[in-house]
Parts: sequence; C-alpha cells; structure tokens
Amino acid sequence: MSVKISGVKGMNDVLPAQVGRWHELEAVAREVFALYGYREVRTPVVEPHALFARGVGEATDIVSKEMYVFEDKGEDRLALRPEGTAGTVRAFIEHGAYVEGPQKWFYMGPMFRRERPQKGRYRQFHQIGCEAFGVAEPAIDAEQIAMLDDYLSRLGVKATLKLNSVGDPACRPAYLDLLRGYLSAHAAALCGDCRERTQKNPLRVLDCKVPTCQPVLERAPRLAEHLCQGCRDHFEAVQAGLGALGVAFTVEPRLVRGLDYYVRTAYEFTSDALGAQSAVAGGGRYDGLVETLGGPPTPGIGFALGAERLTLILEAMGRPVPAARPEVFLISADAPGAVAVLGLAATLRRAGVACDLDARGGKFARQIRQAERVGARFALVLGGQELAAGEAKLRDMATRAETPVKLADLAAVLSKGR
RNA sequence: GUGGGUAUAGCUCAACUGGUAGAGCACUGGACUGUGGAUCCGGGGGUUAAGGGUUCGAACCCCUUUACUCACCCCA
Repeated sequence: MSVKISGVKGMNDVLPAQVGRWHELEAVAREVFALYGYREVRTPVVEPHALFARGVGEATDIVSKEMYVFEDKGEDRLALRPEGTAGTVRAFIEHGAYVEGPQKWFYMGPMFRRERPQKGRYRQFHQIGCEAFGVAEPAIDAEQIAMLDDYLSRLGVKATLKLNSVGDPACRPAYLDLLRGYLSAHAAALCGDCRERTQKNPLRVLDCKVPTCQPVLERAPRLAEHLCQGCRDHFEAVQAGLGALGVAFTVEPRLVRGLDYYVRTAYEFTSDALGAQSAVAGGGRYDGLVETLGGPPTPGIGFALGAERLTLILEAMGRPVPAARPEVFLISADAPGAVAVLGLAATLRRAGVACDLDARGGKFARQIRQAERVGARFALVLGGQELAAGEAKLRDMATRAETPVKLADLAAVLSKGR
C-alpha cells in the first residue's frame, strides 16, 4: 500500500451501514413537506461570494470568518454555500418565481463552514430547509412551524420549541440603541466577550452564560416590551395559531438568530441529546431578504434542519437503522449451478426481485453464511440435481424450511410474496 | 482563532507505575467434500500516530509535530 490519504477535517463519510438512516430522514421530509404543499428545489453548492456577503450579512461570523471562498481561475470570487436560504432566494428571484404568487419550496444538501468541528458541528454538514415566499400573514409562520413539529414527531424525535420575536426595521434599531446604551453604561460589570458583543451584536449579550453578567442582564431592557404594534400583533397571532394547531412552545425572550436577515418570528427546536450544539432546527422570518438580493419586496419565512444532528438524536434514541436487504440470495451447489445462477439472477431482477449472490462461488456453507449476513429473506439453492428437475430449492432463512419451486414459476412466486 | 482530553490489529480495549505486543469482535480456513446464526481448532493481520531525547532496555518517562475528540466563540 502506498501513502494513505485521509478525508478533509470535519467532512465525514456516511458508510453503507449508516446510510439507511439518511434515506429515512430524507424520505420522511419529502413526504411530510409534500403534505403541506412544499416543492423541492435544487441549487448549486457554489454561489457568488457577494450573494452571502449581501444576503447573510458581511459582519456575521458565518460570512466574515467561516466561509470557504476561492477565485475561479482568477475571474470570479466564489464561495461554498454556508447556508441554504440565500441561494434559494437567488434562484427564486432569478427565475421570476414571484410572479406566480406565494411559493413554498424546500431543499436538502450539504453546506460548508470552516469552523472547529465538535459534536454536532462539521465543516461539511447537511441541512434540510424550507422557505415560504410571498405571505406576510402570521398564519404561514404557524403552519410552517407546525409542519416542522409534525416532521420531528414522525421520526420520533422529542424536541422543544422555543419561540421569539426579534422585531423589524420599525422597532429593532431603536431598541438596539437603547440596549447598547444600557450595556455600555454597565460595561464594567460585564465579561470581556460581552463588552465586545455590545457593539457587534448586542442581542447576543442577553444570551451570555457567565454568572457575573447575569445581574446586569436581568435588568436590561427587554425586546418584547419594545416591539412595535405590527410586530406585537404578528407575534401574538403566531402564538394563537400554534395554540390552535396544538403545537406546544415556550416563549424564549433571549432567543436570537445569528443571521442578519431575520425579522419578527424566530424559532428553534432543541434537543438534550446533542451536547453543546443543542439546536436541531432553527428558522425565522426574513421579509426584507428578497428585496436585498434584488427582487421585488416579498415576505418570506424559512427554517433549516441539521441532518447530522438529527442522526445523532435518532442514534441516541436507539432507533434502528433501516437496511436495504435482498429478497433472495442465490446459492450454487456445484459447477453447473454456478453457471445457471447468474442467468437466474438476471431473470429475477428483471421481474423486480432484489437478489444477490456470492460471485466468488465457492463452498456451499460460505454462501449460505453470506446469505445470512446480508439479511436475505430467502436462499435459493441451485445445483445439478435441481437443474435436472427444472427447479430450485427455495429456503426460508428464518424457518429453514425448503420447498422446491419450478424455475419457470420462480419470478412469479417471489414477486407475489412481496 | 482559544482551551482541555485522547492516540496500541479493520472495531472495542488489555499489557504488573520501563523488561521486548495480547484478547474479544470482525475476516478467513478446517472439523461438516450440497445447508447459516451454536461449539471447537487453526490463519492472516501492528514501524504501539510520526519524529527526536533519556535508558543496558521505551507502548509506558521527556520534548516536538500531526490527527482525532470535547468545549469556548458561533450556529443546523
């Protein structure tokens, strides 16, 4: 063997033994989202750097220090997408989808952020996300959150819904000034991180876990009390909608979203199975984003689910990984059987019966062990004896009962049994 | 970017506080030359992450590097 090459830090392989879990989580997403009228969109993994700088926000950590940026032969400044909303909005605008009225789209795929990996956080990670464009009314917020709740419960995932309103351009700037003023006045009592965040992202300060900061934070002006009438009404309507839909939630006044584009509704589903990175899904409203990216004023709301985080939860729950197993494993008992078995497999496959065989041939005992290992429901034994009689022995792997079946009838018998 | 922890067979881990590398699982062969999950016997597999130092002798002690991992920051 020559020098071993290992994978890129923070970018993981999903091996066949685990991939069933991913299929499950993607299949359930497609199923549930379709029930709510969301349709899948696929956009490139690479986008112009400017899309994220303008859309997500130049000052956010994601854009300023976590993005993979590169020059494409010196011509264009490109970036690996660090999140899915910006690209989706870009496609929405570029194809003029807004002329057709409200749209509900979803996507799934890899995202890239160059951070230090840890549990539940990777440099290439996968998100499943939904975006609803063109509806400003709070009913869509409630519907979308309920859909996410529905999705999680179908997977058996227990997560807590936290809800907040982060205001809008009418009320947030004034509140931020107020908060900054208050924090600056009490800077001496705050930790170093908080003093920095006071300027950069004052809402984050409210989330600080340092004990010495708490007394100051408890008396800080609260966003909820400074929302404008529009935001307040919206927030209340979302809560009422969730109540009507039977979705449990808690209002979390300190819940903040990291991306610049969020307004009003902000929400997060968290799980305690995840270690420090407790968010399974997070989302919110982004009414100004479409316009920021060059489209007509269009309200929107969306969320993203962390697929790796979901798999971690499912694993912690002990939920078994669904496995694809062949229906039949063909076993050749001797040389004539070994020749016949390939052709028989082809016939069965044409009839839609999933089958496998050990192409090495070899000892009977090994083949049947192989059938056991791959989880086949039946073994089909074929040798000179059987061929002479124009049949094969069908062995039920669970009961070990063997019944002769005419070769001509095999495909029909097996595809009927499914 | 900053801290802590860990690196021994494909996987999970041993190896008497320095004496020359072992088990289980997995794989593979046989007992059973046409019948699996059990049992028994055998086999392949390791520069003990890498490099340097101390020592008669290092998986073990010291230094450096790398990787992995958890946490901070931030987020899905």
